[in-house]
Order: sequence, then structure tokens, then C-alpha cells
Amino acid sequence: MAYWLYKSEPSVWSWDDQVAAGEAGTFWSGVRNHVAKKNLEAMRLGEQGFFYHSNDGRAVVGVVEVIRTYYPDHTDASGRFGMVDIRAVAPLPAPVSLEAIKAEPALRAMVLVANSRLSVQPVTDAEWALVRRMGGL
DNA sequence: GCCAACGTTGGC
DNA sequence: GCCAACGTTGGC
Repeated sequence: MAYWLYKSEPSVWSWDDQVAAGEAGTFWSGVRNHVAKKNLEAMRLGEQGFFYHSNDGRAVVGVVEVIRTYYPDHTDASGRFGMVDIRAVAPLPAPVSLEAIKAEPALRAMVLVANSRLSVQPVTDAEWALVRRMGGL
């Protein structure tokens, strides 16, 4: 089981929006980067990930899971990119800020820090466990 | 609001 | 197939 991290600007699509989408979840459209695409393609049903607020917020705020694997992104006219469906699993009792992540030596190699522009990222088992713990789960 | 980092586009 | 120009992301 792999772990992931999804970035979203809360003004566009927030954790609250994701929670409001409920059990049925939503599609994660709009990825137009081939590294992010590769990550989407590698996702398996039930795999979990962090939901991160970029720009306004800059914190990991919740846990989501994949409920539908890779299929074509209807918002991509070129037909080159796809998406998955995800749903909210649980909020982090204490959101973990980017600042806190950067301050943690064990998280120095996290993609969020090393390649901050990648919108869909892999998270290692160790990073997953640590950030969850920092977030009070 | 600025700007660095990065990806993509398109001319050659 | 290279690379300059341009656009976008996202932290600060």
C-alpha cells in the first residue's frame, strides 16, 4: 500500500468541500503534469493520502482515500491526462503546517519540501506515520 | 505582490 | 531534438 499527498488551494477546493462530497467522494481533475499523472496511475483502490492546503493555509488537514482508480479526465481536451476519485476519511485533529514539516529533520526529504510544486505526490511509510502522529491521529 | 523553480511550448 | 521564451505554481 502506497501513500499519497494531494495539494489543493482551499479557495478552489478545500477540505470542507471534500468532506461535503461525503462517501461518494469526487474526481481529482486538473492534473496536467506527467509526474503527477504517473502518481495518479499508480494509485490503487483504498490507498490513503494526505489532503494539503496550498497557498492559503499551507498545512496537511486531512486524510483521503482512493475510491476509483485512474480514468480519463473529462476536463482535458487533449485526452492525455486522467484522474482518480477520492473521498474524505478523517480530518487531522491538529493540522500539520508546512512550517512544522520543514522544522522536522526526519521530513527533510519529503516531496512537499523538496519539490513543492508537484501537485500529487508520493509519501513514504515513515513520512506517513510521522505526519499522522504530528496531526494527532 | 514578488520571484524562484519548474514545466511546457514552439521555432529552428 | 535542443533550447529560449513564456506561463504557472506556490512559498515568502
